[in-house]
Amino acid sequence: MASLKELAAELGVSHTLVSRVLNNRMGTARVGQKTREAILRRAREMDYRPNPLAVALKRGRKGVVGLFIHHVGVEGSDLNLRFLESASAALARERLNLWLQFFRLDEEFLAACNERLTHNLDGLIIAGIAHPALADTLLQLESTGMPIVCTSESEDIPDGFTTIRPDQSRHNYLTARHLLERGCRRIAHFHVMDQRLAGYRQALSEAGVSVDPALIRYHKDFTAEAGYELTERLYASNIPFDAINAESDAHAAGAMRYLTDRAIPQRQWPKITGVDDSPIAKSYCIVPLTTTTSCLPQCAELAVSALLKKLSNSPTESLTVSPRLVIRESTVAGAGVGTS
Amino acid sequence: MASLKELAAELGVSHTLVSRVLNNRMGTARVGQKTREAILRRAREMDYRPNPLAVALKRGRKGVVGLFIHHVGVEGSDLNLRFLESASAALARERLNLWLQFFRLDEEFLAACNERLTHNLDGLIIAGIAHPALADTLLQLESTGMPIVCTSESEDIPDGFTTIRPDQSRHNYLTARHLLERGCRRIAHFHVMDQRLAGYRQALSEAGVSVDPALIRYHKDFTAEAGYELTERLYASNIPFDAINAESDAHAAGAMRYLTDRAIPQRQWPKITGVDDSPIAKSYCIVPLTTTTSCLPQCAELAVSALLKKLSNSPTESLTVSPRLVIRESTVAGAGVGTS
DNA sequence: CTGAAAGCGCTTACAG
DNA sequence: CTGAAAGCGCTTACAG
Repeated sequence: MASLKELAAELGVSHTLVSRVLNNRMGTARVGQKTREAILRRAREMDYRPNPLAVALKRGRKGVVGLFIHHVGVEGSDLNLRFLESASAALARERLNLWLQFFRLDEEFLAACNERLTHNLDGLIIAGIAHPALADTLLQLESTGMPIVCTSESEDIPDGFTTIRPDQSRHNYLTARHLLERGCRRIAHFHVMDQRLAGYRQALSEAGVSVDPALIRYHKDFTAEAGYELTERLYASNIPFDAINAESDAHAAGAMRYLTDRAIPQRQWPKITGVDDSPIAKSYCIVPLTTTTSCLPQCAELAVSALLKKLSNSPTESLTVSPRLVIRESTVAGAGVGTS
Repeated sequence: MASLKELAAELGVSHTLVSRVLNNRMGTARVGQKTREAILRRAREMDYRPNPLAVALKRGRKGVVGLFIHHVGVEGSDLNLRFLESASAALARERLNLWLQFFRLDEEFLAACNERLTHNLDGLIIAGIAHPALADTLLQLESTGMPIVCTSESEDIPDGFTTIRPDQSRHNYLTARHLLERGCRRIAHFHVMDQRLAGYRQALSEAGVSVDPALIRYHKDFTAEAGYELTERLYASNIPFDAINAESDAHAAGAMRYLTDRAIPQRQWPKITGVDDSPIAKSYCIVPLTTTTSCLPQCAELAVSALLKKLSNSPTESLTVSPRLVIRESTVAGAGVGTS
């Protein structure tokens, strides 16, 4: 509760001097060693903290960063929460407050942009851009001086932004390579996102295993239902396979549900891998799932750093974050017969 | 970007007058009808918005509400996220920024209290208090003038706080009553929280069904693993039962996993109910789960309203929110034999 | 070596 | 009917 003035009065100096000493910004001014130490000591004793409001007002800052989150994650995945937790901790360290907005619809997003954006925020972290039209609005906004950093799991962020994103191809590169190392040669791939498929292809190519197009199964969703359907069709097609390299943990969970429904004994299951290391992988898959870590927490940290750089007019660059492999039972057990 | 001064200059009046007209706080002052209208019109045209920083500084407010969340939810439940989403929307409506903190350890919580609390926040919304010692710290804090509103799923909030909480007994009252209506008479209950057990007891008592203590199974966790274990022991005990009235969706998911592992045909499954209507219930239970809605989103809204009341020194009272029943397949199918 | 003054954008007693 | 002035808590050119 102590103010600069009170502190100065106690010490018998001007609040001007106290401010300069505490901020270590003497400018043209000097200060005696003794006075300096007295100021620092007393400030500590009184647990003095500058009123962030006054500081921000003076500096022309708002002290608030907007965090705009597009609600695109599969339900039951805690990705959004993990991202948020990491972002809020990083911002708190910098004493920045949060203006949190969740979006499902583009209109909600645009409304928030118009209403609030240019006025009360120092900068903006965007998690996911659902629609290209939004990108134009944002680019325009950034050109007026609002610092923006984007982050996204999907490929929805166009060029022109500072973007922190996971290396998507690495996810399925790592899991596919792992399956190959475990001896699988007929690896089915559940495909949603092009980059993840590319990772799968790369792993096979490096191992000298040819890609059978019949093993690549497209679905628009990352859901458990999608995984269930794709598995069902895979068995129906009677193509031999010994592993499922899915693009999400939910896919994998769906695949396991199908296998269970069909009463296929677990020792005959194909090896299965997911992506994201979500709670689904650990607790809600019938067999604990081999998967890759989500990069989102790290992306959040890096996005905050990048935004801070922008705020101080330092140059920033877009970055890519790499996942790691997490090995569990789903690629250990199972004989990998995989035909019905 | 327009300031009060610019607006006043354009209109040829003092910024004082503009402020008073826009805030509709004339005090002893008067204003001519024409001037008044001119001010309002021009403000709208220029899309004038007061700088919230300056307003807060002047008013002695911070413009920031702390949202402290104890990380106690079961993984894979999106309760925390739903709570957060609801709370942030409600705060945004009031133009309040957020100081978001997640906690796992008491020390983290206490550190945040000391470091930041009294200085930079207008008020505090606490979601869950993990340890009674924290409550003392908070009560002391509130006695120094920091408005606090608590919210919690568990029974961890002591008296003395304004608390918005779900009616816990209602959860298992509703699900147990539903099971009774479906003809179940030997209803096992997976017990973690006393109030939920009380709801179960009440439903049975109202239906004139006596409670068999052997059917009440305690576990410390709400996890799927807990549900699995309890189901396993229930079958091992050879006691007849026709339904499982769990205290969480995860419990129910675990129970279904056990039934699946034991290869018990679904038509022989007991009827099963959960609590929370989480994604687990819809997508990750082997059979879609009958459950009750979580009250947390509504609690968040009410907590924000209560905090606003406190900020304006209006009286507030603690409130209870009631869940609703959501009926799905898990209480429709199944013959309910339930002995191994 | 140190301080008085201006100013960030507001609100609100007070004076006319 | 309207405005000049003080002040919220800071920072920073500027003057001594």
